[in-house]
Formats: sequence, C-alpha cells, structure tokens
Amino acid sequence: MKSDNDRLALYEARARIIKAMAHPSRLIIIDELAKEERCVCELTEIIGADTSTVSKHLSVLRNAGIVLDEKRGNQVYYRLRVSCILDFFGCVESVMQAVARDQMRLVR
Amino acid sequence: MKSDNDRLALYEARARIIKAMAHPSRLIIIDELAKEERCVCELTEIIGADTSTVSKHLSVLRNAGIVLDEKRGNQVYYRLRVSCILDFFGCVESVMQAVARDQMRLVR
DNA sequence: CCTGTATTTGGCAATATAGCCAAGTAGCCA
DNA sequence: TGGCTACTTGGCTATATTGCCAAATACAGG
Repeated sequence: MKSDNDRLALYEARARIIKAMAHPSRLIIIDELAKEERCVCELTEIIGADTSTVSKHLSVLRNAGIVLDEKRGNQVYYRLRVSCILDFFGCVESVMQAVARDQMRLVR
Repeated sequence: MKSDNDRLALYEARARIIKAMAHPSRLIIIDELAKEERCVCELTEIIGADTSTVSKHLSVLRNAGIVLDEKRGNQVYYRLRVSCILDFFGCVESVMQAVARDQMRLVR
C-alpha cells in the first residue's frame, strides 16, 4: 500500500518534468528537437536570446530528463530522450480550442 | 505566413496552459477531477492544505481553461474541461522510466 | 602554445509563485 | 435577520525563476 508520502513524491516527480516544459522558449526547443538534433548555437539562433540563457534552458530540460546532450568536437548537440513529448501539444491545443469555442458562445 | 511574433504567441499560450499544470497539488487535483467532479472542500481534504491555497490552485487551473466551475447551492464543483489532460501523465511517466533506465545502466 | 569559437557557470536584479492568515462574499436554514 | 458553511480575495513573506553580463572552460586549428 502506498503512503501519502509516496503519492506526493510521485506527483512531485511529475510536476518537475512538466515544469521543465512550462516556458515558451523551452517549448520551442522541444519542437525543434522533435524534428532533428540541434547544437546550442542553432537553438540560440532560433530563439533569439543570449547564448547563456539558452544554455540554461537546456540544462533545465536536461536535468528533467527530457533531452540528452552529446559533445561532438566544439559543439554540444541536444536531442529528445523520448518522442512522445509531442503528444502534449495535441492536448494543449484542444484546451485552447475548447476555451475559444466557449468564448465564442458567450459573444454570440 | 506567420510572423515570428505569431509563433512566439502560440508558444506562450501553450506555456501558460502547461505552466498551470506544473505543480504537484494541481496535478493531484487534475487526477481527482478525471475520476469525477469535486467541490473545493473535497479537494481541500485530499490535498491537505489551507482552503484558500486550494482555491487559488483552482483559479490557476480555471484561468488556464483546464477546469470548469459550477456553483450548486453552497458549494462550487470543479470538473475537467477536456479529458485528454490525462494523456500527459503517460508521457511524463515514460520520461521518468527512461531516466531510471539510463541511471541503472550507469550503476551496472 | 595562441586564438577564436562554442558552451557552461556565477552572480545579480527584476519578476513571479506559493502558502498562510485574515477579511470579504454568497447561499442555506432556522 | 442572524448564524453557519463554503468559497474567494487581499495582503504579506519566503522562495524560485528568468535573463542578462562577465568570467571560466573546452576544444579545434594554425
């Protein structure tokens, strides 16, 4: 039988992973990595922030276990650890659509 | 053609929804509401925090469009707006398993 | 070895989040 | 009306996050 503490620990572990995704720049990174692996400089270009900022975003994703990094020569390449991450977006989108639909109903 | 601004706005909207889920107590709430609707006092009991704290968590979920509320008599009942929210957990779990697997490999 | 490029880390200021208590609002029932 | 229960909101403090600059580290090539 699981104790309350076990249950809390499980939800805390889940929250850590979800929190790691809860930032626009990190969602862009995830979307890019879903297409193919990228080095930090490419992601920096795409996001348009300071390299150090992007590097820190990547470390958040890495610490959460969402991405893997591999140093090749001068560069560090990142890729998704599991690809199902993208399934998130489908559901997020349907929340957004449901909200939009309900607001539409109010206006009419 | 979408501008960079449009793209950013989309990812910001997604991030708002995901961020609303990024807290252990709110994940517990989502899990409970997936079973059946609940009033604030029931959720407060389950979570074991101050009523005002739970109420604020619920307002975060409501503002994100994840839950709907309905006042019936003295109580306010909350329910999920879309049920696919639960799909998140499957993927989160597989991240956790992949991490565990890799750590296992290091130890061996 | 020296230089330039790629990346990470430390440090800091601005901002956001979390949780509690206290106070306010709303509906029920006597 | 008065009191009770359910819930939300305001206000506060503690803590976490974000993003920049500057400095440190790692590596490739001459």
